[in-house]
Amino acid sequence: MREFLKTKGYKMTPQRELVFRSFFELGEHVSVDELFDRVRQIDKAVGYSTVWRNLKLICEVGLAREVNVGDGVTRYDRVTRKPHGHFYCVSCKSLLEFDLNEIAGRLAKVATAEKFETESFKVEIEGVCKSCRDKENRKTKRSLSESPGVSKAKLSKKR
Amino acid sequence: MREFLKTKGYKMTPQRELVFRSFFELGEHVSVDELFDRVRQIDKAVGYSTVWRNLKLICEVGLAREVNVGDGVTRYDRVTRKPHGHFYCVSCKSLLEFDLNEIAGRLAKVATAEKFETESFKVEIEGVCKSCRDKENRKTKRSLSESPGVSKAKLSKKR
DNA sequence: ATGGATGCAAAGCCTTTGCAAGCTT
DNA sequence: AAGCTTGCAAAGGCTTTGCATCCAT
Repeated sequence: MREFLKTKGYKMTPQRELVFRSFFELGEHVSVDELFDRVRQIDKAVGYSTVWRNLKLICEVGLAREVNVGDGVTRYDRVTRKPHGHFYCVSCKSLLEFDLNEIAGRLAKVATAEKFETESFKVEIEGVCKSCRDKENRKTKRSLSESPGVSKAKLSKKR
Repeated sequence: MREFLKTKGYKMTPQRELVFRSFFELGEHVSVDELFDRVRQIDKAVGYSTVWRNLKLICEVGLAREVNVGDGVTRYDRVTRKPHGHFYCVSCKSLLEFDLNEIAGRLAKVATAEKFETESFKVEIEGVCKSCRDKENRKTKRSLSESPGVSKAKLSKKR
């Protein structure tokens, strides 16, 4: 890794190593904040911008890419894994993955047809996951009009 | 339209009508700012938040949905048109559409398999469109190192 | 030594909201 | 009259950047 970065003109530092390591440990759809928290658990002296800049760096060297689900924060996803799409549950805000190998082929075909040079693609499905649906059903059965608007939970976004 | 909104408890106002009308005239992937500009061309007294809130309202009543390409602003897309994906050209920042009817079917299958209740889905391909690729090729041929970093245009985001 | 890296604080930007005043119904 | 809407300004929330200092090479 150190060597890899050196070839690109970057230096290795303890903070950078920690950020990289933490990112690859977490690995899936992390936000800057989440990564920051993780890093801080190990070294309380690391600054937010250091985490941010290194996360960007990870993207720049092609090891991660940004993904945008509808929750207002940019998330970062490893690229080393095989293509996958995301289920985003609007109720519990969880992110599930699904395989994209079939669909990827079709997308490639479409892109080719349009003379478009693909760098990356994203496939996202928004909806309600099974467990949330079950939960809602149970709740509805219990009381049909208990309190208004309980269906939309809100994602906590504290830093 | 007025009747439709009334059934949902909303009133019609001149501003609202203007925002709705403008949105449906523009129609494709508009941002709040763009819609705001358009509205302002007709009535300089309309406030930004009015446009914003009415755009949200359009989404709420199911006439539009948010789309996120990688340019940092939320865009809004009519839902009345048939399912389509987006090509996002990272060079010229343009957004092209492509048909999704084949892929939509497959996505539905995947969702069903995962017991996931789909509300909507997004398919986005990022890359370089034909005309930008041609442009870059020509430029490269003309001068291999004229000035650094001319390839990435920047989307104007002034309000 | 040197140029990249770090931390802190401060900007930037877009998105939301509080509130008083104005309009639909 | 009652309540939704509007406009303005201000607050939020996440993302970026300026800068002096520090550190890897």
